[in-house]
Amino acid sequence: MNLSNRYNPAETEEKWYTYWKENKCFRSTPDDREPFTIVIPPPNVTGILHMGHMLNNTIQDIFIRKARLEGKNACWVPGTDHASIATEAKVVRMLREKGIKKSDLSREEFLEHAWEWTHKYGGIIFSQLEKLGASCDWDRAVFTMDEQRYKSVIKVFVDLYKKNKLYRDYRMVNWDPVAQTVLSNEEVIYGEENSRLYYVRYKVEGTEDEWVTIATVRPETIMGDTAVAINPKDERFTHLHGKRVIVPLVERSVPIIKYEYVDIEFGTGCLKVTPAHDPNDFEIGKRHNLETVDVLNDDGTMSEAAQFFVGEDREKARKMTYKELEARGHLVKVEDYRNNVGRSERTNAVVEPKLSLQWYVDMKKLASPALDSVMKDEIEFFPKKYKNTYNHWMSNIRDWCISRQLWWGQRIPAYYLGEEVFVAETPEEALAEARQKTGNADLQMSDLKQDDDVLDTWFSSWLWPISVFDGYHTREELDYYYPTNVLVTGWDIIFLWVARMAMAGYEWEGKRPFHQVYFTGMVRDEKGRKMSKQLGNSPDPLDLMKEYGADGVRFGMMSCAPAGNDLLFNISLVEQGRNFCNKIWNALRLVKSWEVTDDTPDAETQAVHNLTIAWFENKFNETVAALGKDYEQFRLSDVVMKLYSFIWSDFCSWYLESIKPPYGQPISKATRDKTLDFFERLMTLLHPCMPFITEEVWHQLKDRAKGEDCIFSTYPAAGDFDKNLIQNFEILKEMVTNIRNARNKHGISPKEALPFFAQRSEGTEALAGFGGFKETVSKMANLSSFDLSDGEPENGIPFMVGTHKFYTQIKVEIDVAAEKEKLTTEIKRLQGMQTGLEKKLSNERFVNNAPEAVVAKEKKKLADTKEKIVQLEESLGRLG
RNA sequence: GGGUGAUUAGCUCAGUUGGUUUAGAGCGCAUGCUUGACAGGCAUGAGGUCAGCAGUUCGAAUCUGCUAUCACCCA
Repeated sequence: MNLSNRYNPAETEEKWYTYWKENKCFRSTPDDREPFTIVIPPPNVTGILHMGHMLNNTIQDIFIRKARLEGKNACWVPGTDHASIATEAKVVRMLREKGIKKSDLSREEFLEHAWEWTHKYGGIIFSQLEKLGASCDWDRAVFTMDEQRYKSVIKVFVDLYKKNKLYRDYRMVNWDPVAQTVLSNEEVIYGEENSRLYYVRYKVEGTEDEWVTIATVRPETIMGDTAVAINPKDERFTHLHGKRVIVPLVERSVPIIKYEYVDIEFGTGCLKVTPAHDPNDFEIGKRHNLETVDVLNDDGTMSEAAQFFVGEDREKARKMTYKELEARGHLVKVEDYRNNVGRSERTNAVVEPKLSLQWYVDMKKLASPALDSVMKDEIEFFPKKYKNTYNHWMSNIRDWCISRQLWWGQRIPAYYLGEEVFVAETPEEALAEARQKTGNADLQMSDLKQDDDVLDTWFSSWLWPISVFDGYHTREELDYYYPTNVLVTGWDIIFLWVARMAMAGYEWEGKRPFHQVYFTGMVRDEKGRKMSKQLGNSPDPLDLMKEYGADGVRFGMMSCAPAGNDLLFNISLVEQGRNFCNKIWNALRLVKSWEVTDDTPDAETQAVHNLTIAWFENKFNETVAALGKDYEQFRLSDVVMKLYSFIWSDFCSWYLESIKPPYGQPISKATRDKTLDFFERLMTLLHPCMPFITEEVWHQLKDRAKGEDCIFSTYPAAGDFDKNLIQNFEILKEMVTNIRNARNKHGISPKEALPFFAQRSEGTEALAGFGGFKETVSKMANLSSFDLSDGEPENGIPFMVGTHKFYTQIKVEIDVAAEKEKLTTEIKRLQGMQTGLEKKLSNERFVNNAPEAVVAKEKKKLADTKEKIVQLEESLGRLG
């Protein structure tokens, strides 16, 4: 044997991933088996692995590997999305560093740079997923901008337009001044921020010294004011009805208008109205026919229309406006204030309300089947609580703005001829339509102008479960793999992605895209903060895996990931995972170190082996059944913890210790072989969670034929188990622990064998007669004898397991007073319990209403308690 | 403003449609250990009025209501 006493994950993980990959172990093609399909939530093409990915992909890998072990055709489709805003921003920055301005490039030139960038950084996250052990079918890797996916998106756009489920409209949108594009509502993240509330006075027109004061957090938009609104019920301002005020700085005369939604309590009760820069003001403006003065450029600087601070950024302009207002005597006061600020999910820029013409999907026309299926559990959500969230959003759904003012993405297939628009999959089709519509056969391609904008990235992602199988063009794979089995994703993208996929599934396939959705929690740091690059509170997953091994990290992630709750990432759990690997490794070393003999062992040893093997076989079956239930309910932290304690405690501390031969002595071949079988089955059970070490140990245990790998072994079926046998072994364990405790307390070395007695009773006679029981207790607790006794033996230190009384014989001075006190306390506690039980059992309503089994149990409890009290009182009496 | 969830050991969390004598686990803590696989280990132990109050019930950590604190989602 030549195995290091420390497990080395780096070497093993590298070796086995290469082996699996080279042998196409993750490959899936349609066949006769039942499929089990997962589509990966596509990470950004230029993204790198973070802790959220680790969690999410470990879970997916567990499901896929388990399905594979169960003989299903497991297919995990990997892919990336093009993340139009984020990627375009990165490419623009990279170009700027090289001294190239985006505005100097043509669309085609820019896209060349973007593709170059994509090819350079696009594969990084895949290789990182490999480190984690992800068993994706890499031959299937797809990208939202590759040819088939691009075509699918265009096809879908045209289809929706033809079905009148997509339209173009001019309205107030969320504008990202950094990316210079519109955002959908779901891409704006609101949060409370510190800002300041400025009180500014406007002079009433035609008066010398009469003013109205408004309060605003955005003084720089004053130049865009076209009215001041007051609540008609506000008696403070009745005298102002019908008057006008002069907007400061720009000296514009604007009307005072009556508007019942003005909050009398807020600020001064007077509201400045800026229709170009606030959605509510826009509505007021429409109703009162107000002028719209847009004081901002697309990049967030002040426009010519502002007249003041033209070209200055809005933040800087705010300060300049403040100074100017103060200088001219318009500033009344400034207060600190907390308000809700929307920021771009991708650039973190403060989002600007802006009027513009964009494309929208009419969501009301798509929502209904997708909502019903979730409410009826046709698509099943885990945890269930997300059904409410989903229901609320779907029932109040708003149209989806899908156009983006970017170049990196699928260009909108809309072609304009003056006011007319033609939507078609190709320019040729658009031209043909245009010719037909206008009756002008001479119309040329150059007469049509294609829309400059591209589509939202989510407009690619929502097709994912269909488009990864190229389902918009061919049926073969889709018919086999669709609907997919389970989608694993964070709850934060339930609207952005999950809901829309459900809609797309019903719209184009008439079927749910997945049977189940498992929402994972968010990974947070010890302080409960979401892990992010900005905060710098996220460990680098690659460093983690390097230090603790992928298996260790997987273990750590899963053991702190209860179903659907957010998890506080704790490095000590990863350490525990690494230690677990080491434990398994050393168990392997032990088993491999044994010399084997064909000789039959002595009767005692044989009895120990027989009982221990029988117990473990039954315990194994019990555990497999329990694991099955946990998997069904997505209780993966329970799965991992059960496997941990089953292997560490039951297998290593009890099973192996029990059958282990004394140093230098051989073990019988039958027992050794049985042990290898158990070990092998344990590795299969654990394989989904910790694939690398299990594959390694699997191969170390036995000589394997080519292709006989753990990844393709057979997941054990849950067999029957003998509860009584398991229960008796639990008593055995408790006895051993008690004996060890007695040794510990009295400073007796584990090497010194001790005499032991069981107080004769029906129960202890049965135990002593139970095959191998005495022998196994004797071995585990190092006893010199195990006898039944009718009275209390001399120097016997008593303990009880259930109602059974035992004595470890130790020749030591006993602290009589302390023992007496301990016994008295225990008797008192039991007497309290007895009283409670008697009261319960004399309550007719309990006896009549409770199920028979429960009543019987309580009766047994009472009898046992009484018995225990008798035994303890006897011991107490003996102490004098 | 509307909604969801949480509150259990020093810390992080389980507790599976209300009934397992004493509410579990890991980490941490304490004591002892060159125990011939493993100190990344072994053995043993100490830690809890299940946030508070009221109710339903024969029986509540578990169900209901209210209160407090916290987190998140939507507008």
